[in-house]
Amino acid sequence: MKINKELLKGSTQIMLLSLLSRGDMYGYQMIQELKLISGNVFELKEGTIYPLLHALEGDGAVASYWKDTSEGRRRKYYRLTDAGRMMLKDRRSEWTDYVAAVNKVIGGEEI
Amino acid sequence: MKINKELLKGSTQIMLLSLLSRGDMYGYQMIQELKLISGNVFELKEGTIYPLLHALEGDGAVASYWKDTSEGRRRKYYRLTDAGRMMLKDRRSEWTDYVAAVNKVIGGEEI
DNA sequence: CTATATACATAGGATAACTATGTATTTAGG
DNA sequence: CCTAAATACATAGTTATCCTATGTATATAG
Repeated sequence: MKINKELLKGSTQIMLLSLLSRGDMYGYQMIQELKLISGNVFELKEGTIYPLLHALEGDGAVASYWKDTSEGRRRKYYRLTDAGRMMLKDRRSEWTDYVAAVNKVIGGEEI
Repeated sequence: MKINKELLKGSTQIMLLSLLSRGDMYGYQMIQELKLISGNVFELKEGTIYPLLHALEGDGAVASYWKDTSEGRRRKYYRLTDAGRMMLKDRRSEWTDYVAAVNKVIGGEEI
């Protein structure tokens, strides 16, 4: 059994991969989407998300490409690769196991 | 809204507090209980749990007392204080919000 | 025309949990 | 009998994650 211990430290990776599974996005956009979808619970900083995306790209989970907007602004879009899709599937089951385990521990006492 | 960002990094504190809400326990025992209840998902190390218990005691969330067993072994028991009980209540609602937020993000895509 | 929002990037710092190591006692196995 | 493993505590040092701070550059609002 035994889940990845890194999961304990954070769940940002699985959320980024999930966002990209809905469609290609750029970093700044992902920060806003995360904030919106989570109802202001997650407000990732740029200093958090960009290095994370670079790491995911280094692992081959995502691929990036530049795109220019009509206003002259450049954006770096990220796309989920097949490897990333597999990674997401694994992380998802880890997440489920993890939450179930915590709930077993914290639910079942009389406060 | 916005939950405690430290929650992202781990949920050990809430689990230790929850264990103690069931009754007084000593550190080594809590490691075993956590492993048992979680179905081998959590196998906290001594290097993790002892400093954590010391920190919780420093915060006034738990109180400790030594007890000798009949075999001559000494054990340091921890008891949840009223402050700890309040802390547990807060952490519990944070945990619920946190899980709900992650699920909103990761559930709702087509893989 | 200046402040804010957008959009990228990285160096350095804080913190949580782990590894490694130490002490001491009890129990199980060869 | 004696050594290994389990019990029970403790802490120093390492690693990894996320944040803060800072930088560049363009577009938009007041």
